[in-house]
Order: sequence, then structure tokens, then C-alpha cells
Amino acid sequence: MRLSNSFIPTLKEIPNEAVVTSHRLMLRAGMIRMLSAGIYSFLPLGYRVIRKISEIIREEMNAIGGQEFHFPALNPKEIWEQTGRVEAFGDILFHIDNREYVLAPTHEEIVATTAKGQVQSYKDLPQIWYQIQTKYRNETRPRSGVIRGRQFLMKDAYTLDATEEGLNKGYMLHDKAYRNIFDRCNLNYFVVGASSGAMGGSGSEEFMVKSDAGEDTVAHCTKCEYAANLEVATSKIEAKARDKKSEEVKEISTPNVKSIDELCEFLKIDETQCAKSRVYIVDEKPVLVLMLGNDEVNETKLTKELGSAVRPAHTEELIEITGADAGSIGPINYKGRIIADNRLKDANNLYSGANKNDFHLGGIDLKRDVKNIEYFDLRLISSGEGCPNCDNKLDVFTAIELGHIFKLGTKYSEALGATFLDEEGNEKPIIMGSYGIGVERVMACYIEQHNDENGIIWDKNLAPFQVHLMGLNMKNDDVVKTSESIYEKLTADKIEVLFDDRTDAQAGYKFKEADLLGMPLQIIVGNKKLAEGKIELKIRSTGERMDVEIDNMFEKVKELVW
RNA sequence: CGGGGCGUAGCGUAGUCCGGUUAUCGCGCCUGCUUUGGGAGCAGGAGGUCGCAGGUUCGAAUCCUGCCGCCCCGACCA
Repeated sequence: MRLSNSFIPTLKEIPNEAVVTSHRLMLRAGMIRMLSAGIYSFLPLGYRVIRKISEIIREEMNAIGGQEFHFPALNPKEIWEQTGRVEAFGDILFHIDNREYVLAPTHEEIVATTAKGQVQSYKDLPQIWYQIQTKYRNETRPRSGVIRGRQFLMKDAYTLDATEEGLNKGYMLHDKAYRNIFDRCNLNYFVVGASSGAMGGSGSEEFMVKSDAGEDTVAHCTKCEYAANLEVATSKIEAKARDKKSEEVKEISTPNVKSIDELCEFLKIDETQCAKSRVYIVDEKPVLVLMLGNDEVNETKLTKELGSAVRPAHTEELIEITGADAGSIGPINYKGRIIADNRLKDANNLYSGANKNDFHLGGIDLKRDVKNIEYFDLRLISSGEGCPNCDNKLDVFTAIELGHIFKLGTKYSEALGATFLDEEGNEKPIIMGSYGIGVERVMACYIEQHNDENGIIWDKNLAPFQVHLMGLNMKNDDVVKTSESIYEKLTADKIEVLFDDRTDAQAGYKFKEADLLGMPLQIIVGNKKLAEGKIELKIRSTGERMDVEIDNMFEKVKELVW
């Protein structure tokens, strides 16, 4: 493709609406333009990358027996009502306002509907169906460019099986295919496993990429592959040891002491001698939650243990419930349910609030003084703590979810009547799995991971073009003749070449733009080196340059490109 | 949906507090000449309902009211 008549509108300056690296670079490299919040046009250069990624996905999906479909994005609302998902999605679901249709945010319903009546016997199973299609979600807050949009391309796949074993097999095939896909896209990713996922169902894995632009916070051990959403992550951390001798409870005047740090400072004690109190409201009743020292409450874990939604008590409620304000609450003389983090199990000689402003109690023995206390893992872990599975340390960071594989079960097939007859002639709901990949996210994550101050650094698998050919001075006949012949020969050899044949661009401009667009190999034809019979090659990723004889060039290019 | 910020030419911006000639500058764009190894130089030029709608005023980019859009933080996220 010739730059002289291509639509690749690059930008020298960064548009101020873009803050994350991939978004800035996609805009600057002329790959995308925003139409509205969370809605982007893909321009030719960007769409070539989307096609490269899609092709890798197709190859790997076909390799596990997937069949490509194209399901409608416009769906009758009635189908979505049958599975209760009009309500479940709520405002996220786009509704059409002049007909009873919705725009599909995912396709479980349509897959089940398609299978209904067509898949009749266990002999028709298993099936792997997939598509690469635009999904619509009315996100309340689109962000980070293409990473969270209101419409986006998703590869969604569905397995249809007669048995649990079949489902497990299909699930494992997808796990393997996804690893192949992300490996081929040269992404540095990790997998958050089933046991630690926050999703329901019988099993799921999330494929994640570490990124500041991420929306999930995860704990990850680089040594042993332990990875978990922070909401459910655990770590190896010592509980408070019980002292041999329990002291008597004593009241201490602590004027203006509110935080654990202030208490430790005031009493010259360590934070591990303190029990921090938080009051939550669960089913309209207060629950006192005790944490060791400055440990934070993990509200997801708390919700899970208590079985229903929790919220911190309001400031006004605290006084009413405990008789004290936030800095002076504690377990002694507290009327109501008391639970504590495992780190506090049977601890004694603790300091905590006295339920009386400006007073704390020392010498608290949870075993002796707090009857009916219950212990759970309620702690929010933090970076640097020990991995629960090995001796390494955990790293806590934000990440982007690239893909998700999920054992669905029979929820949708039951709701929509997608059944089959088994070997005994019994009618059974088809067992389903669903598997998604965010195509634009693959692109954005790749760019997040492969760039420098000059621009994008494409790997050959995803690069829009393999070669960026530059004729430096296109008013010089030798340069024109040589670069044109290189362009023709490489194109004839099926190498994808972006040819900067512009007559009006300066050398420096062409170099800057080539680095910004980031093709793996640059071929530079300039009259100075041409006079010595040489062409310059530059490898974008390393910056390495080499001068080669024109005659040897094609061989060298092929070596570098393949 | 709560909090904050922003909206002036394709992009980046000055001016807004404290109303007053023809709305500033850089990049980009067009024409001509010169230039051609790291986003060129000179000369000339085009391009704006100052987000939209009302209002105040002799006069509004500037003040007031309402709305819209975009970004960030939070909530939410099958």
C-alpha cells in the first residue's frame, strides 16, 4: 500500500481526551477515531490489525473443531425475557425504541434458541459454535479508548454437550486454544483460575494482562502461577499468637485518638496488639467486624460469609449502635453479632475501643471476654505478602480481562427448552459453556505491552504490514527507481509492504512516522547510501540498523520477516 | 448514577476571574520557491455560528440559567 494515497491520519500531538498509552498511540497512528463515547471507527491501518487478530482466533478455534457462525445482533426482546436477562442486564442492555428488539450484549440466548429443535439427539453432540461479532453494551462509563466501549468486537464461542465430561473436555480445549491465541499475539498474560474466580457456575478462568489501564485488581505470584482477583485473594500471613498470660481488661483514657496508628503512637504499642473495629449493616442489623491492626476488610469476602449484601454503617448510626464514634468502637459491651478475621483467632492482650468516646480498653482476651465471636477470612491482602501456594511473594496490580472461559451448565438451555434425547431416550437440557475474547482488547493490550517513546512496536504476527519501505527523497530518480522496484518485488513475493512514496515529506518526517506506526522492519532507500549500492534496514524493536548490498537485500529481508 | 475537570479552526492552545477594535499562538492544510538522513525554510493564503439554547447588557468567548458532549475518580460490570 502506498502512503501517498492511503488514509492514515497520524497526529504529532496527543489529543487531550486520551490518557492511556494504547489509546494515545492508536489515535496518533491513525488507526482509530472516536465517534461517540465508547464508540470507535477503525480506520484502514487499525482494521488490518483487527483482521490479523481475528484470523489467529479463527485458526485456533477451527483447530479445536469450532464452526464459525454469524448470529444476529438484533434480537427479539422476548427471548431475553425468557431467561430473565432483560432484568439481569438492566440498563446495560440496549433497547430499540420503535420495536420490541434489543441489541445483543452476548449470545447465549441465540445459541440456545438456534440449537432448540435442531440439535435433537446425543448423537448431534458435542458442538463448538463461535462467531466474531459486534456486541452492544450500554456501559455507564466507557473508558480507556477501545478497552471499554459501548460496542466492541467479541469472539464468542459456545460448547453444546450431552454430558459433564463433554463439557469439561470442551472447556479444556478452549483453555488450550486461548493460550495458543494469546501466545501467538505475543501477549504477556496470566490466568485467574476457577477456584478463585468471583463468578458462579462450576468453573471459569479469566485471561488477564497486567496494565495500569486495567479495571480488575488481582494478586499474582510470578513463581507458581497463583492468581486471584483481589476480592477473593488470600495470602500467607501470620495470625496473632496468643500470649501465655492474659491480662485484666483495663480502661485507658485516649483523648483524640482515632486511628490505629494514633493509638499505637499514644500507647507505644505495635499495631498487631490492636483490634480494629468496623460496623457493617447486614439485613438491617449491625455486625461488628474486628480486624488485626491496620488490616482492611474485604467486603466481598464479608458478603460471602454473611450471605447477603453488606454496607458500612453511617456515622450517625455508629453512635446509636455502639455509643461511640468511629475511633472508639470495640467488642467489649457491644450488643450484637461480632465476627473477626482469622488473624485474631483466640488472641488476647488486645487493645480496642471502649464504646465510649476518647477511651480504649487494653487486656482484651477474645476467648475469655467475647462470647459467641465467629472467625472468618475477611482480610484484604496487599502486595508483598506471601503466596498461599509457595514461598514466593504476591504482587498486587490492576489488569485487563482479555478473555473468559466459563462452564455455563443448563441455565439457558432449560429456560429456552433446548433439549436432546440421551441414549436411554430421556429428554435432557443441553449442557453449555461460553467462551469470550475481546478482540479490540487484544490489540490495545498488545500496544500497552509493546511500545516505546517513539511509537508502537509491532510483532510480525499482528503488524498491519511486515515492512515499512521509505524512499527518502522521491524527487531523486535513483531513489524512485530503486524503491519502486523493491516495492514491486516484495509485493509480488506476498510480503505486506507499506510504501512511503510521498514526494513532499522530508526524511525526518518519514522516519518519525515509521517509528510511530511501528512495522517490524523498515527499509530505507536514500540517495547517499544508494550511491554506494546500499540499502539500509532497520529493525523497529531493537533499533538495530544495517546496510546491505541491494543484491543481498531480498534474502536478508525474508530472513528478518519470516 | 455521585464527585471533579474540560468544551475557542483538523490537533494542541491564549484570552474567561475583572464584558469593549478585526478572537491569540503553534502544528496541520492550500499556493509558490527553496530544501530532502530524524516531525524543514521563506513568502503568501484558506479555515471559527468561541459546544447548544435562552437571558442580562448599548455591547457577551467572557456574566446568569438550562441543556448537550468529552475526560478523570468512584459506584456498577453478564
